[in-house]
Amino acid sequence: MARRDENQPSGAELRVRILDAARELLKERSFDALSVAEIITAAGVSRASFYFYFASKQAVLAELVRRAVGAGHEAAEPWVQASAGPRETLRAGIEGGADLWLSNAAVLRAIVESWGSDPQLRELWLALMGTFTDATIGRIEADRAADPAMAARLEGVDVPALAATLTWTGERLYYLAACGVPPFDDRKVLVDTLMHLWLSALYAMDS
Amino acid sequence: MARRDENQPSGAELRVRILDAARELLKERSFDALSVAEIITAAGVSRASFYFYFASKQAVLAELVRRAVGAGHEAAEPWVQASAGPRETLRAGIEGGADLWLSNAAVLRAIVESWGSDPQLRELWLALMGTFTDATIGRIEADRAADPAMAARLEGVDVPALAATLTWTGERLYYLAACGVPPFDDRKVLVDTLMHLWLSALYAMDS
DNA sequence: CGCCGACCATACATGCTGTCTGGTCACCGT
DNA sequence: ACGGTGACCAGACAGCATGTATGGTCGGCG
Repeated sequence: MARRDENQPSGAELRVRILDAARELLKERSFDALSVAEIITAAGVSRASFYFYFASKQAVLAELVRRAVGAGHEAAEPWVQASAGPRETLRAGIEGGADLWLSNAAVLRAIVESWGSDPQLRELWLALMGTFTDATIGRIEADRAADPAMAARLEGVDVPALAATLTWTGERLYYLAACGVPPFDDRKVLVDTLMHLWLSALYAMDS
Repeated sequence: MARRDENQPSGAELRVRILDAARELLKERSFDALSVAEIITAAGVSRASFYFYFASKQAVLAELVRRAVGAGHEAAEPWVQASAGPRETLRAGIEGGADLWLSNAAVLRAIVESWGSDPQLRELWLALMGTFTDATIGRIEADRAADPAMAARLEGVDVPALAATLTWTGERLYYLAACGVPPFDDRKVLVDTLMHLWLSALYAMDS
């Protein structure tokens, strides 16, 4: 039968309605407490149409995450291009991450809680964390090449592992903030603490 | 047809059978892919008995976690009592955490993946992280009082937030290791990276 | 005009949860 | 010896979820 995956904007309007409805519902219910029935009711779409456009509700979430993070990818751009000093670009990157999470809290929270139990979501999330880790590695290597003191400090350190650690720490803290878990629900505390961690781990700087 | 194996009057023996069966099954299936039917089949227990001892499978997991972490709590004891230098006790604590996760990987993985969607598990896990955070705060304050250089370095730092961050970073890395996500599936990499992070964030030491 | 693709309503098979009923056994006090 | 009680079992049940299948409606386009 007809397969029109990526139709033009005028094309698959129902697909967008489903995505929008799911995103709105995620602000109220957790992902696993969300049923397909609720989504199609909110979207005003039939069950058959839902399963025509998406293989499962996990596929809907995957699409929402791709859209959310795609928009936020540029936010971390300045950090990877070592155009300015580490402190300024680092803070910009951390603030960018906080903004990304703030404006997509429900969707990101959902995938963080679900990637452990769905292969498709797992692959997506690990890949996303991988791109952030790679960007961090690139930045560290660039700074290390330009700064002998930093090079000496990172002697014997597994940089990819450290970059991955910092990336995952960010994931966790942003997630806890989105959940309202103190003290990370206070944005200033969150950003300052991440700053301290990155600066001390990489540059031996105080915050 | 009903028989109650000629076992000794071990109070609630079925309860233990259920817990053991669930723990074994968690090594093969993820928690949410695990059904009550499977647990009671493996435990050789009726459905009614299951719901007599536990309100839900979440309650089983909560009990398993309490037992696992209860045994591991002593592992972190040396760290909280500042009996030796930070580097040695810190490494002992981190290794202890790795051991705890290694010997209870399935159970801990299950709760990490599930506390976001169950109030009871959430409260339990947040409380556990809280106790680790509190222990860390205590140790930091003790070291800070004894070491003027460290006190100066931590000037203006939100110590509780930093302690919580280090605790949650541990949670995340141990979890990723239990999931087999590289590079944390390599125990040496995991421990060394955590060491570097803690030492640089708290003591400005290289690893 | 008639076909076809997009869409809908509904029903279905399956699986899981949590509750309920009714029954079997062992033990314990009288 | 008898009847009660507690521990346990098998199985049925209602409710809800998912993913698929069936059949029908509507509008545009060749």
